Amino acid sequence: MNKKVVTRFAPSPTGFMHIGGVRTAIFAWLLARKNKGTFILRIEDTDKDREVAGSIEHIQESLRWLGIDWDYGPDKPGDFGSCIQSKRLETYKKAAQILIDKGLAYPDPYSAEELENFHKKAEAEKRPFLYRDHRPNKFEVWDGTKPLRLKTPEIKRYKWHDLVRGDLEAGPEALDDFILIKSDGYPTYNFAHIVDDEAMGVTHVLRGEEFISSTPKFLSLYDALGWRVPAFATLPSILRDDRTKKLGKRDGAKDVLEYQREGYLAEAFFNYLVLIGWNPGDDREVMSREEIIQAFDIGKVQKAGGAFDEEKLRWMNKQHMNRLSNEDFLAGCKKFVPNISENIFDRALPVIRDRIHVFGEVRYMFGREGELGFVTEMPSFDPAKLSWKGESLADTSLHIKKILELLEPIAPADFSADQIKAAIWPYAEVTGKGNVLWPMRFALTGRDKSPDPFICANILGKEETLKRLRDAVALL
RNA sequence: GGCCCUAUCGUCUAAUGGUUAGGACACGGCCUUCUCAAGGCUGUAAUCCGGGUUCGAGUCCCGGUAGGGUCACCA
Repeated sequence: MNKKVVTRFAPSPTGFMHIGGVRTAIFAWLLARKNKGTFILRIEDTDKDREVAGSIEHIQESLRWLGIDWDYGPDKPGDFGSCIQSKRLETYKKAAQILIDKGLAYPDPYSAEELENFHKKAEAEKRPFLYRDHRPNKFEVWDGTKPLRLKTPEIKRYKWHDLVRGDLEAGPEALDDFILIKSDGYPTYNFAHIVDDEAMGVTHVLRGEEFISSTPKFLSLYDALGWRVPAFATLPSILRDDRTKKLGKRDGAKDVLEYQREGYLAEAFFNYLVLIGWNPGDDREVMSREEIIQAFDIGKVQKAGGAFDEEKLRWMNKQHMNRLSNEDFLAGCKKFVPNISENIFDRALPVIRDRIHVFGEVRYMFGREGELGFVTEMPSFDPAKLSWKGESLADTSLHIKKILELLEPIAPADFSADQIKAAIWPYAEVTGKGNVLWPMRFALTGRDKSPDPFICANILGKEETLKRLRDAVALL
């Protein structure tokens, strides 16, 4: 009989959510959803100096965008109380009292200067500093004004199992009498997260590898409290694209909502991120959120860190955009170019669907240099460029006049790319495709690069197409 | 420095001890109506090094090397 899986994502509200944080949230959420368990969003705001206003809302907004829902969170307390640590101070005090009563917690009697001297001395002697070397023989009564430390119950080698890394262990050097409650009354992360995980029934703790080396300390605290130890899963880091370092804010790790603003699909972003450090065990890469939940297996998570590759994210986004209906695709585009007329948009849609990887790019398509820029603005150009590879200007002029002749009879309502092509194609085939198609396209767009001439004509409409062709003839 | 972790194409990754070491991104080539994209096909490209175990090692063991993490009244 397996106990219900309970996981949590526990960020501190110190600014925006970056890629690494979100990926941790995704894995914890997937493990819970895969097992029909519970996912908790807990806010670890025990360092009031580092707190950034608005972070809690921002974190929630980021997770909501990605479709990561929580069963308990800052807005949804549980039987265990609030999911915001600063509102749970009584819980930590109670746990601290248990340790004090057992003789396993004591107030730190030293001043900051004394402590600093201990550090210096250890450094001078070239040995690692351990607070427990200075543990007082007799514990004072804790009045709440001094830091409260754990009396490490047993100095020994700890071994434990990690769902990702396998069997891990560390020697007694990793153990020390760490601080449980700071002199300002707030608990440390080391203490608070364990108390909360117990109170909230967390069964699986997923976090980054920076916590591996403090795991023995956590284990000693579980021992001291006599609590059960949850399963641990250490996630690999997301690296900078040069692979030298963990991706951090200084390296351009963006606010995840920045990707939303650029027009990435949440499902694509989620899909790409989950593939850094995990795979479904087969060749599938483009997957829906539902497919990913089905396939998710914490045992298939990588041990080594992986680099974040924005190129592949773009590709992934395009794959997900391809799956969208025209209506949804159009809605995604319109946010970025609200002033383009509905008609043009509908006709240009196939071209746009082909070319952009991210919705935000639709802005550049209609810009001066963009591939659809000709729709809104016909640039001036050198008439000589109307000729295809050495064809004379006189012949080019004839070709364009012929095109005008061929297009004239088509009714404006029938002015589709197929109809236009059908009208022009036979002539182009006998005359030389380049000789006809290049000048036609150039006369319509005034630029070297664009979609094919039939589509361009269709997008412009009959009236504008004929006008531009006549203008070109006039130049020759 | 102590302790700990990691190591397959440039990148993300696959491979019950037996495969020509597979896929994807990127890159190159070709094709697909003129250009540019998109798409299709295709090519280049990897088991960090050295020992051992084994008929056989990317896979197991040992030792190096390289990279990373951590040693806070931060999380």
